[in-house]
Amino acid sequence: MKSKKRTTIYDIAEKLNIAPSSVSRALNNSSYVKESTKKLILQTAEELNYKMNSLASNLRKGQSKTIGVIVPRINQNFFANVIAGIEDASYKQGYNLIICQSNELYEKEVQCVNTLINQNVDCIVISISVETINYQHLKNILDHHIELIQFDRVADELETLKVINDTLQASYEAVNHLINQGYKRIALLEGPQSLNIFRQRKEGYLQALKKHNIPIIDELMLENAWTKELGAQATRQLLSLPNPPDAIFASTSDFSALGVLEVATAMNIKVPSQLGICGYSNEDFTEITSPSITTIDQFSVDMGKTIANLYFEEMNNSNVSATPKTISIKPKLITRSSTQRSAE
Amino acid sequence: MKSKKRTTIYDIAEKLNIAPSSVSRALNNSSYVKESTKKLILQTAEELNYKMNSLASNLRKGQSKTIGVIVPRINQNFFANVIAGIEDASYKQGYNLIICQSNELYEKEVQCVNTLINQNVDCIVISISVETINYQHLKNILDHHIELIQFDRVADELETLKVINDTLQASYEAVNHLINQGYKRIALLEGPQSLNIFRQRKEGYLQALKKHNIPIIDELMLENAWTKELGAQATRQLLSLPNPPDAIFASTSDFSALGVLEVATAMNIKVPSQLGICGYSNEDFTEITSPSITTIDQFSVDMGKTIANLYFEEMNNSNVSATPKTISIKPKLITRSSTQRSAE
DNA sequence: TAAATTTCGGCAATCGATTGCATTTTTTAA
DNA sequence: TTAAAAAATGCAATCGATTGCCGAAATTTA
Repeated sequence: MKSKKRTTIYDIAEKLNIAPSSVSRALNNSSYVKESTKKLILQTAEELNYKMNSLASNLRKGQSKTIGVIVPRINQNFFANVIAGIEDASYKQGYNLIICQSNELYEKEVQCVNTLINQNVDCIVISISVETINYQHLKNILDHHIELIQFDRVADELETLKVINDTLQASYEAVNHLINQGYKRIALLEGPQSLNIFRQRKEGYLQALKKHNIPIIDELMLENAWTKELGAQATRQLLSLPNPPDAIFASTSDFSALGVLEVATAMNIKVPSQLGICGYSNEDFTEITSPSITTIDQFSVDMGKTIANLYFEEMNNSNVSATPKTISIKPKLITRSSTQRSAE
Repeated sequence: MKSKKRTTIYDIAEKLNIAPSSVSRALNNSSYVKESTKKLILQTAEELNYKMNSLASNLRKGQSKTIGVIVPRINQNFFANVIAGIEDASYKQGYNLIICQSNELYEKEVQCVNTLINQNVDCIVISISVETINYQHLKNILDHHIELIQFDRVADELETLKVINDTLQASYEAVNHLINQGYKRIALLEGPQSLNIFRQRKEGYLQALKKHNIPIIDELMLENAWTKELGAQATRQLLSLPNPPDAIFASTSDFSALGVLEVATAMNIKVPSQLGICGYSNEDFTEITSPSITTIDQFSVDMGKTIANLYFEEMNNSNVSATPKTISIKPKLITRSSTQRSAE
C-alpha cells in the first residue's frame, strides 16, 4: 500500500502469472474459472487490498449503477426523507446515489440534469423546481435513454414514470374534515399554481366546498403563502376582513400553518374554537405546538423506497413497457387539536 | 437523437472529418485549436446533442470530480443541512456528491467506504456511526490516496482533516448560563460515550460545575438519553429522586429536551421557574414549544460549506501539507424561555 | 524565395475492466 | 490409447476521452 497507484487486475494477474481476464472473471464469480485459481485470485486481491475501479467497469459495461436525484432542497424534511428512502432501497440493490439540489432555480435544475447525463447515471429521479415550466431538459434525459422518474412535483404532460401522492384526495379530505367540524368559512392558503401539487390541493378544496354546497369566496383564497412569514401575513389579511374565515387550510405547508397559528395566538383568537387550522406535510413540530396542528402525512420515506423499487422493477421488465406507470400513494389526514372542536 | 447510442467525440470527428483529438481539445477549450474549427466543433456538438461521458474522462484523468459523503442518517436535520452546505459549495467547483447513510451501523459504514473507494471519489467526508470504534476502514481510505475529511463525530486519534464544533465550549457555556440563571442542581442527559462529541459535551458540563464549585453528583448524570422517549424516561427518573434537579441539560439533542419538557408539563412542573431545560442543535421546533427551548446552534449549513472549501483549498495546496488541519466552528448558545427565570 | 518559427491537427497509447472468440488443458467416452 | 467433449484460460478488442509526441500547414523572418 505504499505505492502511488492503486492495485489493478493487471497487478494481480502479473503476480499470479495468469491473464487479467481470468482475474476479472474470478472477481465476478464467473463459473469459467477453476475453483482453486478463483480462491487464489480472491486471496491475492485481498492481500493487495484491491478495490475495483468502477469507472472502468462502468465505462465498459455502459451503465453506472448510479441513480441521480434532483430536488429543490436537500435539507427540507420531505425531500430529505424521500432521499433517505431512495438510498435505503437502492443500496440494497448495489446502486449509488448522486444528489443535486436545484435550489428552486430552473437554470440550476437544467445544469443538474446535464451533469447527471454526463455522469452516465442509469436513472434520474426528480421533483421539479417551482420555476420550471419548460421541460426540454427532461425530454433530453429520455433522448439519452436514461430512465426518468418524477415524484411529487411532476410535469403532468410528460409521459414518464411518476410517484405521487393523491394530493387532491388528501386535500379534499382535509377540507371535508373541517366542514364536519362545523367550520363554515374556510380560507385557503395556496402555493404557486405553476406546480401541479398546489393546483391539486386547491382543486381538492374546491371540490369539498362544492360537495357541501358551500359558496366559493375569492377573497378567502390567497396565493403565495408558502412560508411561515407569508402564512402569517396572509392570516393577518384574512382576519381583518369584515367577514373573516373561521378556519384556514394552509395547503402549502406546515410552516405556513405555523404562521397562521402564531398570528392567531398573538391576536388572542382561540384555536380551534374560533379558528380551525390545518397544515400539510406532518412536520415534526406540528405535534408539539399548542394546540397541535392537524396536518397530512405524505409517507415520504416510503415514497422514496417506492421510487427506487419502481425503477428496479421497470428495469427488469425490459419488455416494451406499455404505458408509463404512475404510482399514487395515499396520504393520511392526521387530525389534531387545531381542528377538533370540543362542541360537536 | 433517434439512435440507440449517445453521441461521442468520434461521431463529431467523423462528421467534420477531423481527428477525435481535435474535438476533445476544442471541447476543453484548448488553445491548440484554431478558433474557426473550434467554433465549428462546438456547434456540431450542440447539433448532435453531445454530452460528454464523464466515466471515460474520469477514467483517463484518474480523478472523478466527485465527493463521497457518509452520514448516519440523511434525514436528520443536522446532517441534511451539512449535506446541503457541501452540495452548494461543491457544485460551484464542478464537483458532484455521492451520498451514503450508515444508519448508525458499523458494518454498513464499512460497505459505504468501500463503495466510495470503488467509485474513485476524490474525497470522502464522513461523520462516523455510533457503533464505530475501529477505524481500519478510514485508514484504508488514506491508503488509497483519497482525501478524508471527518466532521462533527470524528475519530480523534486519526490524523485527518477535521471540521468540528467547539462542542466542549458550547456545552460549558450552556451550563454556565444555567448556573447564572440561579439553577443549583443541574442534571445531564448524556449520549453514547463512544462518540467524542458526547464525551466533550459531558466534559463541558463538568468543567462548568467545577468552575463554580458545584459538586458533581453521579445520580444526576444519565447515559443513553438520546431520543425523545429516552429523554422523557430519564426525566421521570430524575424528578422522582428524593432531591431532584432544578435544571436538565439534554446534551444529546433537542428531541431529548423535548421529552424532558413534555414530562415536566405532564407533571405540572413549571418551566423555567421550577425546572430549567436546555437542549442541543437548535432544531426548528425549539423555537415554538411553550416555553421555547434554550439550545445550541451548530451552523450546520455553514459547516457543510466549510468542509467542501477545506477540501478545495487542501487540493490546491498540493505541497506536503504539514499538519492535518482541524477547523473548529464556534456554536452559539440560543437562550430562550425554558431557562430564563423571571426572578433574577 | 528559402529558412525558421509558430500554430494546428493527427496518430496512437493510455486509463482499468470486460467479453467474444480462440486456444489449451482436463475430463469423459469410446 | 485415442478421439471427442467439456472446462479453463488466454488474447485482443472495446468502452470514450485525453494527451505526449510528431508532422503538416501557416506565418514570420531573413
